[in-house]
Amino acid sequence: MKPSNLYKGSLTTIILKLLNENDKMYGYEITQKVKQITKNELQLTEGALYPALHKLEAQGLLGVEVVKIGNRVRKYYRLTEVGTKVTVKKLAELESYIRNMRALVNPKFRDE
Amino acid sequence: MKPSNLYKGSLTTIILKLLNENDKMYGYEITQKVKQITKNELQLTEGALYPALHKLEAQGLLGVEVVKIGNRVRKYYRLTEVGTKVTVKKLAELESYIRNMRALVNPKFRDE
DNA sequence: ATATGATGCATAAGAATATTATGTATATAT
DNA sequence: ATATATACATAATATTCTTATGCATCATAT
Repeated sequence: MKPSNLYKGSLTTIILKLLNENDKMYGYEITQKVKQITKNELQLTEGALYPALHKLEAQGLLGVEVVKIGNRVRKYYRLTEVGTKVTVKKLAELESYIRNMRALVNPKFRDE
Repeated sequence: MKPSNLYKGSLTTIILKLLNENDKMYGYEITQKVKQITKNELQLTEGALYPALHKLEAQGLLGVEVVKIGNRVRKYYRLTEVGTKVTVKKLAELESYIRNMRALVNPKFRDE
């Protein structure tokens, strides 16, 4: 089964939620975590991930900390206070979206 | 509550599913159906809907039938055979996507 | 020793898909 | 008369993703 594409807007929510759960993470770690959790069904491409991280940082939702591991560089990201608030909002929006999509594609989830 | 934005890729699935369920529908009808089912939480903009319908038609997934209602024109769309097959595939993809998103944002939906 | 794959970052070109704004026109209710 | 609902459409713009590419380190198998 080939990895399915992301739906627009969901990447930000994924990043925020994983950081909310794990305190701090670096980019590559996030890609691996997503692979693991979704059993390779959903794959984050680096071309999407890194620009997204940079944007969240520019928006003040993430803070960054550069760490040298041997001769290699890792950039750890963590939620700021604002980032934590936005995360809560984004998660609620996702829940709402999923609920609506369920209702649309499955009549038995429609009420009245 | 302001209507939330669509996630990229979901519009096509919504259109296909509603047509699968309703035999034939016209554009405006689809916008109203979505409003009703999602209680205004999700709103299809015409700028997204009409190009999407045209594209699905060009791809051979929808057939179109122009009907005059008084002096007004309606364009009824219905699934072709190919469209029906693609609908099944798209619905499965959406289910998979929702499952993955649930696992990502809610640890209790992760197995092992 | 060296090739391969995994780790780790990044950006650019292009595609896809949505938002917003605008336009046209008819019908209906106040 | 005027506003709202019905019904189509497209253009400009924004956003976000895919794909391709690039650089560099480290571990491991040949």
